[in-house]
Amino acid sequence: MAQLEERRGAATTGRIVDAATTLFSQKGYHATTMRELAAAVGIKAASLYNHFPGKEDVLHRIAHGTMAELLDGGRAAMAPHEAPRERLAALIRFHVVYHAERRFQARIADEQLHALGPERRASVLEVRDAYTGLFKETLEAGRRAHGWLVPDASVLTFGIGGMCTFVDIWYRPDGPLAAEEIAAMYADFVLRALEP
Amino acid sequence: MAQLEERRGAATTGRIVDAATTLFSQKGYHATTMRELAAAVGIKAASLYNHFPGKEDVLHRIAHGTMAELLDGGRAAMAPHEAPRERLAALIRFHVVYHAERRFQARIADEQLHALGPERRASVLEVRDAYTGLFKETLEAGRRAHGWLVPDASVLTFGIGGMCTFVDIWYRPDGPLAAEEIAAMYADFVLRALEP
DNA sequence: CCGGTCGACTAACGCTCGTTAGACTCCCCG
DNA sequence: CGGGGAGTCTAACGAGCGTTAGTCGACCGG
Repeated sequence: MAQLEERRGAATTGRIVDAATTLFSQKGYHATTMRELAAAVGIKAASLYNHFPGKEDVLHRIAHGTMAELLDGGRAAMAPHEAPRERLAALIRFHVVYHAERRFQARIADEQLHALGPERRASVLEVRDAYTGLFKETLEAGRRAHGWLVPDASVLTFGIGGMCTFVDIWYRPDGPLAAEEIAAMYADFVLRALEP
Repeated sequence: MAQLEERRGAATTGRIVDAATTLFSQKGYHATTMRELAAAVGIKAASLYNHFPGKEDVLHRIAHGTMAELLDGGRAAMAPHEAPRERLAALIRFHVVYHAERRFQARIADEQLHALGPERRASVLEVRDAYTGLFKETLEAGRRAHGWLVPDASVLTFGIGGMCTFVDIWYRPDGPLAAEEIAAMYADFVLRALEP
């Protein structure tokens, strides 16, 4: 039954999500039309409605799915480590690599949320706040355990987050540095600034 | 003559720019309609065309003007200082304070450029690249003069820029910290990480 | 081999968009 | 006090939007 669905229509649904990810991230949600999205998939606009109730649902699927991946991936990256230093470094590295390699998704989840209605936006922000909490909690743990210089955990979370998220804007896969190299640079940079 | 123009129509032009700054930054360029913009100013949509040739010109005026202000302000902030340490700290503080206090403008110049046509976008990016260059040159000067840990000046410029720009997303004027306090935190953070 | 469902299609609806045309009002300059 | 231009308005245009209705073919389970 599940295999059946995958064989018939779910493959098209996935191609819609992929095409929408590219279009939304490069032109923006409002500037992308359903006819454009359909053409990128190779179908007609009306057929999109066999897969999604409406345009906004496509955006919500991408944004919410991306945030959920970030939260799960961030937790998984930190899990093997105990000390705040290694936990924060792992979290930063995961964040940077994800924002480099999945930068189209990441940009949608960051920039296009304003196009969602209140309830859908709230459902994405809920996951995002949980993810942001990973950074904040780790910073506070480091301050308690090792005297990290954290004058304000929220401000520093935003700062580190901004630095590492911005990667999704400027990173190019054919650039001179691999995502992991950039990730390591930022993790080192942050830890140097934090540790007394 | 100039005073005359200011008295008659230029005041309305300024109110259009102000209203568009709010609307574009909060809803996005494409989601803002000319009728909405006109209503915010207190006129009808057709009257906007007495002040701007078209919608895109309003966006370009805001984006280009903001970038020009950043470039001029950044140069002015650095000018009094000689040493890379003070020059970078002054640049960061200016950048953060500007992005906090003029966050609506700043967000437009950062996020809505994709809505501009190629030539208009290029004219904004030209100014932006010059501004980014201020950071990069200062980082390299610090590396040469004081052995700052700058493994890659471009990556670090993007990182510092992302950290300090993101302020325009989360800063609230009625929040617990003044813009100058946040600016000082970030300048200290960056210099701690850079200095050997 | 047949019935049903899934997913594609064509056609079109109602609406709103950015923009234009043209007339009117008001105020400054001579 | 009269002429002119700047700035507003109403009205409307054509285009394109998201979405819906209804039809048809193809494939899978029984």
